[in-house]
Amino acid sequence: MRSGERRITLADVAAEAGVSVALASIVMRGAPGAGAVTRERVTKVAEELGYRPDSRARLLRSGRSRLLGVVFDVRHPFHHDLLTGLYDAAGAAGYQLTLSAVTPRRGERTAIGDLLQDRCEAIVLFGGQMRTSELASIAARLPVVAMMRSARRRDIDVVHNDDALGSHQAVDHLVSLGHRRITHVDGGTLHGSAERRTGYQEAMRRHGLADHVRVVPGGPGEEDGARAAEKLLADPPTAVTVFNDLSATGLLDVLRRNGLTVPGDISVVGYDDTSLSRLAHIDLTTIAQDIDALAAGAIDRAVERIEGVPAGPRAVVIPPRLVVRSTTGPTLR
Amino acid sequence: MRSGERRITLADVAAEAGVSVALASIVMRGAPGAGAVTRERVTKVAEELGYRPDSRARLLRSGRSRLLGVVFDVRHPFHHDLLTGLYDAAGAAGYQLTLSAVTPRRGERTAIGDLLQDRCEAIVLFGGQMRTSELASIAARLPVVAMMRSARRRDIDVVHNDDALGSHQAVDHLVSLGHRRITHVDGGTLHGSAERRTGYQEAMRRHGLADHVRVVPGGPGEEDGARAAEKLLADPPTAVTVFNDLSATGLLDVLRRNGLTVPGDISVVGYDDTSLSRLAHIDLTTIAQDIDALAAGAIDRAVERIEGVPAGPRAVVIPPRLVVRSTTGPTLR
DNA sequence: CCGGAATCCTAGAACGTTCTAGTTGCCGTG
DNA sequence: CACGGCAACTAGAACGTTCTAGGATTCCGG
Repeated sequence: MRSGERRITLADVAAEAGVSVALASIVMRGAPGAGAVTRERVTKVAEELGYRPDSRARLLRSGRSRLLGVVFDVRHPFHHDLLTGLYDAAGAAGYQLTLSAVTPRRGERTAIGDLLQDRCEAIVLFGGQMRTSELASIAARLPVVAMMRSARRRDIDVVHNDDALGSHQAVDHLVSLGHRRITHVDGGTLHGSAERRTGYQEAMRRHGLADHVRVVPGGPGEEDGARAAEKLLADPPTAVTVFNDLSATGLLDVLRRNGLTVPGDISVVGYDDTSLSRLAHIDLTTIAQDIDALAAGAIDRAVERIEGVPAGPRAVVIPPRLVVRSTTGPTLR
Repeated sequence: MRSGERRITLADVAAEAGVSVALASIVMRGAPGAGAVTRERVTKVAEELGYRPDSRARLLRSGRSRLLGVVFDVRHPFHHDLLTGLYDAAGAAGYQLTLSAVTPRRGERTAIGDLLQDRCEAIVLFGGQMRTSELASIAARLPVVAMMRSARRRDIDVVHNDDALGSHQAVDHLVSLGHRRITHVDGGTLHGSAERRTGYQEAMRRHGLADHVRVVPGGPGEEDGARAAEKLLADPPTAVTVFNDLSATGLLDVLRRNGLTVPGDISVVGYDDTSLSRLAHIDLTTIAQDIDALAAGAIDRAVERIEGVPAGPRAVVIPPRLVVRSTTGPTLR
């Protein structure tokens, strides 16, 4: 409708309030150097006209954008939880977020490319498949913080959950319930998968259960968990730690269809504490990542790089915590 | 690392290639008015220097941003599916998307406010609780397309699924399986809820089943479905149509815990075809919204408003389709 | 009544692009 | 040879803001 009309600019506000553009700018920014009366009048006029600062022009001039680019994957439920935390942490640090999504038909490269044009001051990357070397070429231009993945380079900060510790917590919990024959369903080549697997192995050894170590190939999807469950059926252990919640869901389904009760015959622990695991009929014991700590860590690293403080740890590792629900119980065998 | 260095600008490219800034601009935009040789040389130099156009400056000057703002809710799985479709549709129309998320601690007003500063040319809103009058005040500034909600105003375009038709499809399907005692679990005050409810009622009447019309209060959450199921247990119908998939999941859980088999004793139809409904152990018969059609419709409306063509329908209503899975079957009673 | 500081305000450049209105050089034509 | 037309290119303004440098005005001590 009124989209044909010209946008209200600072010049309009200044003219209406009878001051210079520069002064109007001072008032709008809340910068010192304007009288109280004028300040109030300009503010009022701006309000009346419905003035909205043009962030592009502002950034163009001031050089700084106070904008952090975030690349997330629409398919990954955990990314959405993380976004919530990231908005809070960024706001607290005085930064805005600009989002770029990876979708089944829109790759990481496209998502990052869009962000680069947007003049954000750093990029926060959620997971992804991009090679570290490729990441490095972006890091040469602006700070890159990679979350939930590894990247062994001095110029890339990494913030992630302590996957090994999470596996330890899962195994400790199961052992405390009396389990000894505990199997791990693997995540394949995904980020975090190797750490969760070796964490499981270490924990088993620590409990003197080296003989019971058993790793079954799996993956991130429901069908991966289902396939793993079928392999387990021939000789089922009393407990399983699974790479993630979704895979655990698939596993649970197949186990139950084959007459096993959970947690009577077999206990199951997932990973991530996604909303799926919280559903009443799933009610999965799982390892929860500390979303707020992850988000705060990422923002912290990004801001430190932006503001040129090269101190602090290159990698931030956040301890997860065990969430006990109804898929784990004392062993009956 | 190199973040302290100045960003590469068009002036750098122009200087390096030995041409004017204006000509470099022409080449970068692919606009006519440059010789083939020069064109190639400038392109090569830009590549070498790693030049990235500054979208802010570009927009500032050219007035048009070719940017569409999207407000989505991180908690709503369906929104993520829709984002995928929207990126495609926007790309095809030559527009970029800028995302602003609603989170548990970040309201719609904030999300929209950020978008207004970003100079996008229209706003696409996913659902939300905002009052139509408030929406109208935004629509006075720039085109607003509301998806999955209603808004009876000439200045707001609306794109949504045909909720009534979806309910008809659900009822038709159940009737064709021999069901007569079909109950509807309501969505409360949410957008689409009233349409789905009256659609159910109409369909029942159309099949001469007016006497069997029964609506149980529910809501969007799993616990709402569970509560509704408990109410149904005293006198269970042979089939239920539920407001959405998540609610249906809660309902299914309670029904099964109370010894009812699905679809043996009772058939259940959800709504939305979320990834949840596709899980092997849920495998819910549901009504799928046509994501690509919804996305294309939204982009189409937005672009038409932006480009000042006031033709076309104000509201775009997309027919859904039934997806039969394992929670519906012939009635045995 | 003068000098100096503090307070409030303004003019004008700058940011990196695009756009308008040219200028230049060359070729073909009458 | 003058001239129009075209292709290739350029100078400089413009977009809406912020920032730097400085101009009034007032107040106060000496």
